[in-house]
Amino acid sequence: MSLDDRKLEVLRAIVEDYVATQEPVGSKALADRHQLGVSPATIRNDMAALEEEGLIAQPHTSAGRVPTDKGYRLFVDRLSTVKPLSPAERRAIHSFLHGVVDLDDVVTRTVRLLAQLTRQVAVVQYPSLTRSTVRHVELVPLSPARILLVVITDAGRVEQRVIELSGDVDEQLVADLRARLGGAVQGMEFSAVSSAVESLPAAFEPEDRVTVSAIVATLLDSLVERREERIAVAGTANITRFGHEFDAALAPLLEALEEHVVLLKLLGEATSPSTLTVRIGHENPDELSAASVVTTGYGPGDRALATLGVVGPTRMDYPGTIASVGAVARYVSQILAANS
Amino acid sequence: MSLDDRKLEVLRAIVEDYVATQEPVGSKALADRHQLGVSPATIRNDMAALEEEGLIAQPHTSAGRVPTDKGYRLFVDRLSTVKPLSPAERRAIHSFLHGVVDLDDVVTRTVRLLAQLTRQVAVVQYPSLTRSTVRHVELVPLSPARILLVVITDAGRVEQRVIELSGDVDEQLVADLRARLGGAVQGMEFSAVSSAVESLPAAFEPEDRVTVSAIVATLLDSLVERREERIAVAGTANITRFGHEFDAALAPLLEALEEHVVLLKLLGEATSPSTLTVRIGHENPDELSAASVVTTGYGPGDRALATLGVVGPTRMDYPGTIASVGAVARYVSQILAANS
DNA sequence: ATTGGCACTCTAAGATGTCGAGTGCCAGAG
DNA sequence: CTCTGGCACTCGACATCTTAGAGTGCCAAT
Repeated sequence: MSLDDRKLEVLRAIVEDYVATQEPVGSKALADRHQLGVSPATIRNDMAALEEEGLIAQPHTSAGRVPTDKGYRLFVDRLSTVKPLSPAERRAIHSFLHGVVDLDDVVTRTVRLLAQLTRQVAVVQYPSLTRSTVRHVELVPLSPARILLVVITDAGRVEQRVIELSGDVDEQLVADLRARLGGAVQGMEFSAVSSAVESLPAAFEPEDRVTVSAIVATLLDSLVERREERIAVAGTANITRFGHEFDAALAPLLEALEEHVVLLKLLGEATSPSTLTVRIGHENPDELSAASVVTTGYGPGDRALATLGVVGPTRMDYPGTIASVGAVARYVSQILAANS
Repeated sequence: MSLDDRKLEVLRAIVEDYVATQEPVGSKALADRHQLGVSPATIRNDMAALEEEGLIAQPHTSAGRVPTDKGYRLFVDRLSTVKPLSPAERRAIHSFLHGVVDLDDVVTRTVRLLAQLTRQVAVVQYPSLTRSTVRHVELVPLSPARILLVVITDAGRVEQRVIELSGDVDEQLVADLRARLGGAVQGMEFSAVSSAVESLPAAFEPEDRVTVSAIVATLLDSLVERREERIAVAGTANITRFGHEFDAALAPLLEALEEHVVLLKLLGEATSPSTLTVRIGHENPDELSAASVVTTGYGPGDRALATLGVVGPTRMDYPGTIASVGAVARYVSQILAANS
């Protein structure tokens, strides 16, 4: 039994109506609201077929139908067309992101913008640093055994780490190391820093090498090996709009949003970096199996340095959300490209 | 009509029972659960008096009594004794805050600890910088008309600001200014920086003074005049435990928690810096008029640099919460003192 | 001042009944 | 073979009613 065009059209109508009304939709309502050119009875037959395929389901025997995760999936993959943004939305994007300077500024404004546009929960990962270049390295002694390492990047971003040393260290040594470090890595891409500094310890007196190695190791750790971990979240209040299915699952959802580790994994899992991905219901990790997630990569030019997206109920306006996420990502990418 | 001791004892019993059960408490239940030595009928008379005074109220005619905000206030001020922390709680505090290095680390761990201890929403303000001293000032040209200003403090904290200049600026001038700035403010308390740099522009060529003034102004703005604005929040998921009174007020509450401006005002309003303050229900700004807030200052030694606290339902365990907030603040203050 | 008794009030929780939306199936028309 | 109208059936939503019980206020007695 294959699904002919009309059946798919019925599915589309069900998804659209359910998203709009948040109530199970019946055959009569469908016939009224859409010009399908057939009677409710026919639609009922089609619905039976769709249910057979697992694309829709009834909450209880005598109720209308609701799309299943599988139904949404088919809708997103084959039935939805890109919904162009409204002029008001375009204006919002422009005014929100106009006149940003700082990288942090870009991220915080973007996350708020996304939350407001989609009326859902927005999540933006801070751009990874692997493609940035080092503008300046600073070492500041805090106490005899503690040093503050500060790295300034060309994107106007500052990374800091406190290094705890096993023994006291000479101020002169620190100054010396700072000079050499600066000379070695200035203007260099983060990914290239690793090889540039590996020979550094050898240039120092044997008794200092342990200290130097520790500092170099921290530098590498914070810049290269440790994946960028910061995330901004906004629009948490919108979960109250997600509907009553979530009343029970509220606590786990809030926890997941606070636990940035989960979110990072979620954002990181996007299959292809610059394509837009939609994960529906059970396709997500358990904590979010009642939600859908729309993500996409962004970054200057075509290089996706990080991911942004929104989290919402499975019954979300997919075309609208996809359009917003895509547009914001493109616009932010332009800004980053212009500023780098 | 004055309130004799037994009436106050009845109030205490009502508060304690209501906090524990979250249900209106009646005269019979009170007589059973507490050794008041009188019959339910007598308690009823006392309750009538307490209601007369506006300390308790009935949700509806034939229900038990519930404390009013005024009732909680009296309970907190005069009836509650400090509840000592359990050994498990002490252990939690120690293990949570053991081995911190970074100031950011202290804050994020503290906020999580507080949320976990009190099972409510924890809020921690990052320590204000006015009492810190400047360890290092760095100026990094990002593009001809943009300069990154970085200030490193003795608390291991880094402040950054991008300065957008009206015209292009010479690299040599930047280097010169950096040297002079460093010489002028190094090791100085933030509050003293203002007077130390005001004469700086005069030392430069007239045509450079506009630029120099702009940079100096930004420095002052970010260090002195602008109050420290960052805040950490944790335990949002606990609002699901706040009870059904909050079901309707969830969205505003979540918005308030996300809108750090509101929180900052809240934390800043604490009357006396190092004393613990409790604000109950309507004593708070409108957004939080259904909640209570327990805050206290903290900082190295006895100087309160910032505020931390928790937000919970009016029917919270005040003695326990107060004890936890106080203990955490003291412990964190010790850590800060040891590290400075 | 305290107490037991008592009538009264009001909510929460079931029980019952009705309404209507929605379904599945079938026989007949195109 | 597909579509349609008709029809009996199911089941949740909602309104109404009843009951049980908790809690109260008041009063007369101690």
